[in-house]
Amino acid sequence: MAKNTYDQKTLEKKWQTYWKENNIYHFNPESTKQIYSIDVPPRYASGPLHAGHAVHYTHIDFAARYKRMRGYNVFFPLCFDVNGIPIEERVERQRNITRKDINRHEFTKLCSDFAEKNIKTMIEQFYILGESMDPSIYYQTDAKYYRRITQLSFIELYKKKLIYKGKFPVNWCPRCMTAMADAEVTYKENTTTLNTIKFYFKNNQTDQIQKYHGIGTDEQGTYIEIATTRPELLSSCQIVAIHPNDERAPWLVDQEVKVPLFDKYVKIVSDDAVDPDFGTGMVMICTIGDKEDLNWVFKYHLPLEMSISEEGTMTALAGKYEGMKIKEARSACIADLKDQDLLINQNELDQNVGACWRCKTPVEFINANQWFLKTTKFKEMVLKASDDMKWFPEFMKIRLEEWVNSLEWDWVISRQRYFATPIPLWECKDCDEVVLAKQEDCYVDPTIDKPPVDKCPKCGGDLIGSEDVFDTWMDSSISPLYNTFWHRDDTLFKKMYPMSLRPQAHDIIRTWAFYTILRCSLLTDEKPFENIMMGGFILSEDGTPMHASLGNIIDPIKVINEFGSDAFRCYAASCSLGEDNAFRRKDVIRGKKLIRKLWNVEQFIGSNINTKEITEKPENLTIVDTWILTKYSRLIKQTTDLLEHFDYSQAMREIEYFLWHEFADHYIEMAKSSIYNDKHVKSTTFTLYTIGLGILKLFAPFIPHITEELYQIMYNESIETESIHLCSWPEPIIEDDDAYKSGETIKKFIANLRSFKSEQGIALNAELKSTATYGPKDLIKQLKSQEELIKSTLSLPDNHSFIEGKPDIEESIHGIEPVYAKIGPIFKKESQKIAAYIKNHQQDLISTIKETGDLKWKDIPNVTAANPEESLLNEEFVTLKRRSHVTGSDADETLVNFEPFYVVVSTEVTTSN
RNA sequence: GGGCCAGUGGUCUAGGGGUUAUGACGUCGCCCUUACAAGGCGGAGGUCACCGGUUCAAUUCCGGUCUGGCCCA
Repeated sequence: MAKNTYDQKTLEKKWQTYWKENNIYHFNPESTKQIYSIDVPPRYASGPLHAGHAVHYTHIDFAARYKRMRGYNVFFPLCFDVNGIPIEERVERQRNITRKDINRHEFTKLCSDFAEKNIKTMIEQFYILGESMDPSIYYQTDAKYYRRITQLSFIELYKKKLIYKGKFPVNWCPRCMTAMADAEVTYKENTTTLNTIKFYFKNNQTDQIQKYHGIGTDEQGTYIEIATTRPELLSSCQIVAIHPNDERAPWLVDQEVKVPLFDKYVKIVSDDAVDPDFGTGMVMICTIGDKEDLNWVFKYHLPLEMSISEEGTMTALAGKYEGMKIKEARSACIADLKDQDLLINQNELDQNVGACWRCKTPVEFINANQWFLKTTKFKEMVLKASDDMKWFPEFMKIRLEEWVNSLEWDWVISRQRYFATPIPLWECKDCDEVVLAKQEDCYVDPTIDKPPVDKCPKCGGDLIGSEDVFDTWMDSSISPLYNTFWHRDDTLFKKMYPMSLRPQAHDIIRTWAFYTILRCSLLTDEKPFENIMMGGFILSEDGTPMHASLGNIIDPIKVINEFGSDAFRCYAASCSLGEDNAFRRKDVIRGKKLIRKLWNVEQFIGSNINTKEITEKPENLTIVDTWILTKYSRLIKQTTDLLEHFDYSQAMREIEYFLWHEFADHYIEMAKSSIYNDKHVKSTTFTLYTIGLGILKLFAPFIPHITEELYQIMYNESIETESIHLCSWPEPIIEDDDAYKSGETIKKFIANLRSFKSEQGIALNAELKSTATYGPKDLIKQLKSQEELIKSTLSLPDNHSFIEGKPDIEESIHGIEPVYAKIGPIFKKESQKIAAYIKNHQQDLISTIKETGDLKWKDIPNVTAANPEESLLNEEFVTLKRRSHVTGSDADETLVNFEPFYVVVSTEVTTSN
């Protein structure tokens, strides 16, 4: 049997080591068992796990452990996402360099080293969390074996003519001369000048228009006033916009105005994205000053004319300002505007500008050559695939649909970065011919490796290896292909694709989920997974998101050091799927208490029965044993159903409630009677063994360590499976509705009397002087059948008798209440009136009941009942409040009344009903 | 600005058309009981965010407002 105490920390470490050494979680590709494959999110290698990651991976672990016990060959890989800009950035910051300062390949080596260190830490963290990932199917996305699959997928898509090269605006630092991701743009406060300038109307205006603000007239004509901080962009002005609710909109929309300094007319449009309070409430849209402009460009299909070059100088579009630096051009424009009397005024303006995080130069947008994957024409395909999958929770699917339907342009898959998968192609210097890498040569790095042909096959020109790399999502969005051995093992691929489950967080539905569905569907003509499970966000304890800058990151390892992994996992289980959850320390504390309760219950079992042998189901089970086994069987059904729907929080609640408030509070208390009196040994032993082991199994996916410990100490010898996590999921044993009802009656009877003793300050094991229990015939029969057990559990005296009927009491009705749920559906609009009558005529109705022994519809005025003779009492349209008094002569006796029983108690009590 | 989600005792949370709303943590009172005082029993504590609508009946369904979260713009 179990030792008296346990050390959670030590036992967790012990079993983690045991599981690892014995490859308990091994995925066996040769097995004929049905596969359950999980498309685990490869954890990004930029730093250690925080509580949010820990909860997500723990949820995935629940699924893996549960499915393993259901008999599946579970595919649960340990994996990491390594490519990408955030890692580059951290390395640059750590070493205070830019990637252009050193050799490209030296730089990527530094990134790789940085990531490896984080991976090592995270693998350790996964073990400490009790994750059951299989290291034998390990991958990381920057490895050649993985990048090879990324490149092959690109080549196949290219051959399907789904890839093209085109121009697309990117964030650009004119000083560092590089494109950068949004993540690299920092924002800084600064003060700039807001210039209000004149845009003259093309056509003559009526005088009426003069009454509006922001419109003026001078000798040159009528004009609108437009405020801008970027007059140097005037040459690329494409459109002027005004809010549709603006009183001037009806006059202005569709008119044309002349762009100052440039001989060019632009149209006025109405758009609710305009801030009516900024400047004069009219804005000029240029291609392109900031990200906002980019939205307009796509919305109004504006030409992508660029007035700024990659070097940060003005282009030919800027006319006489061509070649000037941005700042020079701005000054020159302002000077010219003044000269030509086009500048109305200048004001100071505080603004937040995007800047290069390295050199703080304001970011510009540059229209650069990029590679694209055709996306917009496959919306239907993605939506269909998404419909074919089961979403948990289902509403998350709407987010994907919204996103897909709003897509306006194709996916830019190229990046001008270093630490990522190289785009496997070479381009001709002279004619733009593209030479793809041969599939059998991948993985290739075109910045190092030679092209498959020496010269351009078209014009004989020199071939230059692509220096572009892929967007990181290009790697991670083929994880289902990598996992199912696509291009590595056809047999396995056919067997494993689509995967069973994609778990992920809801913030990346529009990236990871979308890109994966898109790309896998394009490459295989089939959806990538059957089920998709969306985790919510874990917030800091005060409900704010965790951010390194706020210093509120919760380190799961610290929590585990204090409370243990199993306790942390209890918190994880308490997080409803798809919902945002603040970290709740008290749920960890609650978990710790639950673990202790489980330990104590198992210790009781272990000290009273022999768990080292399987106990066969006996011919006869007692009523309470049948009752608790029925409850247990229903619990299994319910829990199984909940776990099939990934509803961990509810499943955990059900199991916990059963353990604590049914099995421990009630059944064990009753079982003591049988055990201590040596009665019904076989029935009790079977029940304790079955539920003792079964409850451990139900808990095993959630709290794997303590369940393993108890299993190994108590049950392992009887079933000889090397780990509880390889045991089979429990099956329902028995369902007996009659015994269930009897058991519930007995339970309620005992619970009520125990509460009574507690209220009276009577020790629960002290004898309760009580002579009789009265109650309805059928219920008394049920109590009588378990007389011995009840008396023993409650320490009732031997002469306590169970009697049908009511004791010698006087009972008075002191209230009558309408049952809305009964009256409402039948009487509809009339029911308010009926309920009010019943409430307001209590005494009258009580008198009627006293006199006639019943209450009928005809006794209530103005009711149009189908049958006026129908009894309100028998049909339960009302409930009666009764009060009872002992009428006998025995002054010592008190009546304890709890529906529907009356217990005569002679112990001195301070209250009675 | 758009989509989705949430707003429930002091704090956190479950639920969901039927009038007495679940549980945890905390708090107060009682009890060392042959698994468990790291426990058991009991009590107090709530206009179920606000405003409308649908309904015989709304905390629950619908619409709007406010607040918070995620994504997108």
